[in-house]
Amino acid sequence: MAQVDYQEAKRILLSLYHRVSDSISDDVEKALEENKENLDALFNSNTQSYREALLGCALIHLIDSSVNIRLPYIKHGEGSFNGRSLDEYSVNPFLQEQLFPCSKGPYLAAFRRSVKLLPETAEGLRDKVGYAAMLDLLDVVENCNTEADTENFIMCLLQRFIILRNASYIRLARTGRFSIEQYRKLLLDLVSHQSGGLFPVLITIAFFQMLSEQHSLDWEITWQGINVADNATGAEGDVTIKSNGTTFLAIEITERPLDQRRIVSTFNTKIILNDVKEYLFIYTNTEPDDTAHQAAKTLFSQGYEVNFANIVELIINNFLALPSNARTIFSSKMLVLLDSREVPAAIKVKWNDSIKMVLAI
DNA sequence: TAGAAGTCGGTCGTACATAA
DNA sequence: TTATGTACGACCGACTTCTA
Repeated sequence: MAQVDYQEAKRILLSLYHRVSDSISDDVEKALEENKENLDALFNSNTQSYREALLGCALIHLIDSSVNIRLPYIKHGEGSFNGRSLDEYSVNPFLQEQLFPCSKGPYLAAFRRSVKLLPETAEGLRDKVGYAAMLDLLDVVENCNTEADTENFIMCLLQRFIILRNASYIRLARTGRFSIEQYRKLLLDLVSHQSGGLFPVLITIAFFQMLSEQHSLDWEITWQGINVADNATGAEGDVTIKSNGTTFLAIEITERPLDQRRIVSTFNTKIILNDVKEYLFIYTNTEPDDTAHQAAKTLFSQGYEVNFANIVELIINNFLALPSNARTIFSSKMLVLLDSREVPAAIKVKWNDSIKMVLAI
């Protein structure tokens, strides 16, 4: 197994990044041209893991050319390396710090379970074209016989990461002075979009942040990521609101139908475990059915308040009762949340489209 | 020998693809 | 059109190895 100084590996990446940022040498231009087809497939792939893992493979080849870059788990024995550690301590921190669009680690996402970077691994991967391009580019790395060749190839990858980063920055459209009716249209359009639950969560957070600021409250509003397993984090809800360190409201935001089964499940896994007295289900589409209301009634008799609210109605009704600057605050909170690197580009594009749609009416 | 660090499999939630 | 399966992205924690 190769012994790697991960800090040094990260410094190497940074140094090559600075070199390619300053100017693109003829050799790097040549590498970009020769591998254009595979680089296009790799950097157009929805699976970020391929390009990130490839960068790690090229880096380890530069550090120790005796390493078999197809064996990124030390369990594979002679010649293998720890791809995941190299990624977690060198490659991924570098990509994050330089604001490149990237995952949190390819070896816990697309690649796992002692993967070998061989053609047979393609079975089971979604983007086979992207993976095939990665394999072709691994051939190129293996055929880099000098340090300079490998460095040029890494700089060629970094140049494509720079292009990717430039393309990923999306300037967000401002709402300007929207009427309540325009906000209704905007919200309806956003929550009807398939965002994996992200829009409803962001809208809810912005709404409660607006209430807190509007009324000068000491609310501490926390939330968790969309794809975070609730049980794992022990979170009380998707959004939690505390005052003086005590949770007074936990919110579950859902696009799925609400029925008794869902209420009981949430009660058992979140409400009772955290002793949350007030729980709010915010839904986007389907009204909670009768069994859900019956379950809430039963829980009320046991001392737990469980309520339901349609996300658009909740916000619009509050706008009606608040001064117009509340809408401005809500809008600015939305823009801050959307501008986060965690928010996918597709969501930002949808926001801009929705703003355009409302303005066009 | 105990605590720290390294390694990697388990599991959850969502989006998307495919079959019925 | 609906149901089911799969891939991906995320975090947790068990187990192993290292080190003082």
